[in-house]
Amino acid sequence: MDAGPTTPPRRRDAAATRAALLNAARTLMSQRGVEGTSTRDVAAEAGVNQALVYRYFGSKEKLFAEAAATGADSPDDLITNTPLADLPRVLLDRILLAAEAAEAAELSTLVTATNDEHVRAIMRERIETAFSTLLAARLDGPDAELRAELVGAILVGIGFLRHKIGTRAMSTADRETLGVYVDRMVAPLLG
Amino acid sequence: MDAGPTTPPRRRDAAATRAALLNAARTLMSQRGVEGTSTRDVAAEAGVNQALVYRYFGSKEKLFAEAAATGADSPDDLITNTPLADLPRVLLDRILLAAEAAEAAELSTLVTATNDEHVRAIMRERIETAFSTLLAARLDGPDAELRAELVGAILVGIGFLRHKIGTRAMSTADRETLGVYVDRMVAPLLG
DNA sequence: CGGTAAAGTCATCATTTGACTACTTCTTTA
DNA sequence: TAAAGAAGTAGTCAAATGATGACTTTACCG
Repeated sequence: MDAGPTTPPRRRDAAATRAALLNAARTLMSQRGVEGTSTRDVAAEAGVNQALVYRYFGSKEKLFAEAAATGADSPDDLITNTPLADLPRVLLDRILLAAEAAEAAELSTLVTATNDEHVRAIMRERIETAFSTLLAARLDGPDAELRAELVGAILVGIGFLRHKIGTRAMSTADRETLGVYVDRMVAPLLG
Repeated sequence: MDAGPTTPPRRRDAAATRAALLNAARTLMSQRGVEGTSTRDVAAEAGVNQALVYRYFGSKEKLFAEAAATGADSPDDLITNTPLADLPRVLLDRILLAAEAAEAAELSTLVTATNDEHVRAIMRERIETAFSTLLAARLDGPDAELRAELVGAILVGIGFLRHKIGTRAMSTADRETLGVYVDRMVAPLLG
């Protein structure tokens, strides 16, 4: 467990504290929303003093903005590089795994906590980059941008029903079955 | 303007006040979420004294629960009676009109304000009734329930991107164009 | 009328919350 | 090892919020 010269074993670690706050913010924000989460909640979840939110982020809003902006690694690479035919499954897998992953910072989850103007703007930008821009660029034919956003809409809707609302069939469906139907729905858009 | 015997022209009207509070609650809740809306906000929007929230509903939570439960007229009739082939368009129209309608109590809008456990449960029940039960009953073949919920997922996703996030193409797309693609996506599920 | 109950108002309480500051403790380094 | 600065703590303030109860106004009925 030698930390090496680049990572001295500090008991007080600003970077680690910052990261803990960001993780806690993402977790709670995706569960309860921005307004429903206090800085004290976040600090408690991170196991850290509440005042440190202000030391490291300046304000609650900036904390949540950074949490939203740096959450999941963006799907941009996937969308750019995955063969179109495989894309529905690959993106679906991301959505399905989002909840199981402790971070819970996936678009589909985070997006549901978005009653805050600033967080909403960040989400819009991420979605537009991934779908309206990158995916649309790979589509031929008319209405490429709209068709790309419809692919996003399906994924958001599935994530929403499965992780947030928890409807019967959607919550229990396995990856394979869901994949078959998502393929069929998305195919006419990519075609 | 004779109010008649059944509707005495009272300057003080409990029923009207109650209704005004419910409407205001729906409007603000769908915009800012439950936690982001105070009882004072609701009372002000309704043009009514804040204490009346407690006279008529007992608590903020009960006000929002009733607002969520009694909001939009449910799409159950549409889902039961519309020819399957027309259903995508008909449901899409409901989603598109939701934002323009002042009430803004449509599932697609309300659903996005749902970080409250109770409201979420109500939403789940409404969605399951409409899709997992009523629509599923009209579908042949395997996975009827899941396929029905996928129809719901598309609509929720579209409503979300259009009304809440406001992505470029989705916000500006006209009913006709959108209808074409929604038809193509939903067809494999209904078939 | 005049009394009564419903409808509505007002002031206020106890908490919570975002934010800030003064202070203590640890870690590094000269 | 001692100085200095970074990391962390504790306490507190002002505003906002859910909730309540005492009070006033209005409408109706005998």
